[in-house]
Amino acid sequence: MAQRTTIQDIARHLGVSKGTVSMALNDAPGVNADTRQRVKDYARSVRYRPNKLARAINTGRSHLVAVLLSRLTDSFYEEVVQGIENVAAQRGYDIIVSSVVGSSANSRSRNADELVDRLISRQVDGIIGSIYSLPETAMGQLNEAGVAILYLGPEPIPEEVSVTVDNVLGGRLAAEHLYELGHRRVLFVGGDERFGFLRSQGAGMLLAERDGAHLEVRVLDGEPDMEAAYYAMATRLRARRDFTAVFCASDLIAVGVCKALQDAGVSVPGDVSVVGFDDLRWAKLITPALTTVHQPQVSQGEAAMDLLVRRIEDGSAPSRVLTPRLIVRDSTGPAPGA
Amino acid sequence: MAQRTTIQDIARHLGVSKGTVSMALNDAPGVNADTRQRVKDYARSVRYRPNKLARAINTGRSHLVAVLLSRLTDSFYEEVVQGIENVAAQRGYDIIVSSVVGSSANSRSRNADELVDRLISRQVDGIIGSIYSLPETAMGQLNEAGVAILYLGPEPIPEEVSVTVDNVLGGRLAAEHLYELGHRRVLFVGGDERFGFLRSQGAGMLLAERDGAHLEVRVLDGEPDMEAAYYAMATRLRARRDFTAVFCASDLIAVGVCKALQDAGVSVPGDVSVVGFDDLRWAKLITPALTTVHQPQVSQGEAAMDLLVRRIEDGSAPSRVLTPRLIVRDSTGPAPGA
DNA sequence: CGAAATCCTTGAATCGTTTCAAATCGCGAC
DNA sequence: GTCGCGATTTGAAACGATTCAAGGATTTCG
Repeated sequence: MAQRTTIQDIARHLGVSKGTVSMALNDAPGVNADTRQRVKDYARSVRYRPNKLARAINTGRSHLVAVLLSRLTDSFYEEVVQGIENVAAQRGYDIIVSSVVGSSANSRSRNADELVDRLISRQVDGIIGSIYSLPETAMGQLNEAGVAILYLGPEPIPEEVSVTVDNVLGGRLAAEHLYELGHRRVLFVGGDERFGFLRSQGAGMLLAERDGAHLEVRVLDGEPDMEAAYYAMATRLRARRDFTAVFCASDLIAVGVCKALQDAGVSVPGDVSVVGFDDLRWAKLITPALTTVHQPQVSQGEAAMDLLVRRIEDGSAPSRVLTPRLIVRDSTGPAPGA
Repeated sequence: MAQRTTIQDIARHLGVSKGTVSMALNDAPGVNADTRQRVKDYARSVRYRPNKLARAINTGRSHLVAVLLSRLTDSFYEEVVQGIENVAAQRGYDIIVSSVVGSSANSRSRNADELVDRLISRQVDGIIGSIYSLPETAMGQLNEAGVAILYLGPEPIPEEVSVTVDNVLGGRLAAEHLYELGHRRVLFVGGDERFGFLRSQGAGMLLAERDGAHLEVRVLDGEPDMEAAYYAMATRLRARRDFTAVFCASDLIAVGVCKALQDAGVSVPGDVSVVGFDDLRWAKLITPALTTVHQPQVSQGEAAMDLLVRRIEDGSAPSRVLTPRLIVRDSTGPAPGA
């Protein structure tokens, strides 16, 4: 394997000092225009590639940021990562991705400790993390080590830089759509984390403002996944079908809900309309194609990286709240008998 | 932001030299057992975290590998990345992810050049890339720079280390399943890249071995996506429906095919059975739940990272071919009238 | 013509490690 | 008491950059 060309080689070949070469290449002032050109030309001709490690070691900036997620294979965050990557590439940063896994709280925190060590060892300039991906102590350590932090989560955190989507508004949009289709009794199905709470709150608020409408909130126990949703819906149906629409805290939940309805012989959207949340890539592929609240995932990633870079380079940045949008597809229709 | 503790600090505090501390911490021979323990204890007590940049700069190993994909948001590769990450974390490596985008061949290659520069600048030890993600010249440059390369792709490449899934076998599995359900005239729908070719070949071979069976191959023009599949299927249906089963080169294609069939009033699997390929996460969510050839994506990632590490550390490693598996769900059934 | 100002360039120090030849130490053997 | 030897430790030289005080060369101005 060929030895890489270093700044030293260029200096020697051109008969100037390392310092001059460095300044010339970095467009630092105080270098003769002619010299600078000679250095740049030669550097280009030998395809000189600066060693970022060496640079990072004494500028203190690695131009490396980490993206921390609880699972890498979360359909939602994949698009976010794409957005992050877009901006990173353009601003000269690279991103390393890591998942924080662990079943027990214990192993979770041990893994988190190791992860923090790894990140600090690498001298990352910043991290983008969902709030729940790392325990608070870990975040504290990163902070202490001078690592900029950008939060992704359900709602802005005071004193911290974050990018969020307006979940309350999302809930309102869903509820408004259902109300206008004539639905008056709506069921909300979701987990008990803050995401679901805010979404149900938005829907509840809107319906409360309208006449004769009502939102029943049904909170899922445990992981808010498809299976939990299926079970909850099936159970609820056995009791009584006194609603004409279901608003789900996520698309995954919506799929479970739809299956339960269909298995019970309830037609979607003929008898009951269903609205999801997220607009995951496959939401349009299922039958019926899901009406859902779209989150601008790529934009979320782009905004996050943009703010993180500003935070790293300028020291501060404002948080941002993005706006969700309702996508009407085939899982919602007029309330029966309306 | 607090100054990080360095090896220097430890040396000063313990009254020994930097060299000793370094050797003690790295379990290098030639250090008194007692001294070593004192160093380690103190290091732990101040939560010393070695600076990997500094280390990398003179060992020549960054313990950083890059994963290159054409799009990060390819449902298929997301799981692969998860597998890569699992092994990486365990072996002390970090992974940086990058996408190689670009519409025109021109911009693609310019982007690729930039990417290569970035990777070499970071001194990555190796890369995992789908064959089509980087032009050959780029791979050459990386090779020259001493970067280990591991290929992911449709089939093994002579002289290179790769991890692949046996696509021919996958095709056979799908065809065999259909044959046993009584299907004799099968339509294959797929793109013209090597992936699709091998899969159709497998299916074709199997059916040729059986009596009275036939595979018609229909190649999609352009990107082999859902829309192309829908269009192709709709067109083909308008001509003649002389097949009872469709084998699709991917799950995405299968979705398009199902939609086209359903829109034409053809029941799946009542009139026509459909088999996909990949087993993407949402394959079980759609209606009907898709029968498909499962690729062990996480294992693929794990195998890839494992081999890459061996390649980096021991200099060589064997390629691996993984085995696909048929997952029977609801989109296939007995051939009508069989 | 000399002093001052301006512009470039140099060379050394630094960043946090690893690596390794040379120095030091302790100890048993003669 | 000295020599030799193995076990430790030291200190300096890398690694590939950046940064910056100091010096050299040229120009400008009185």
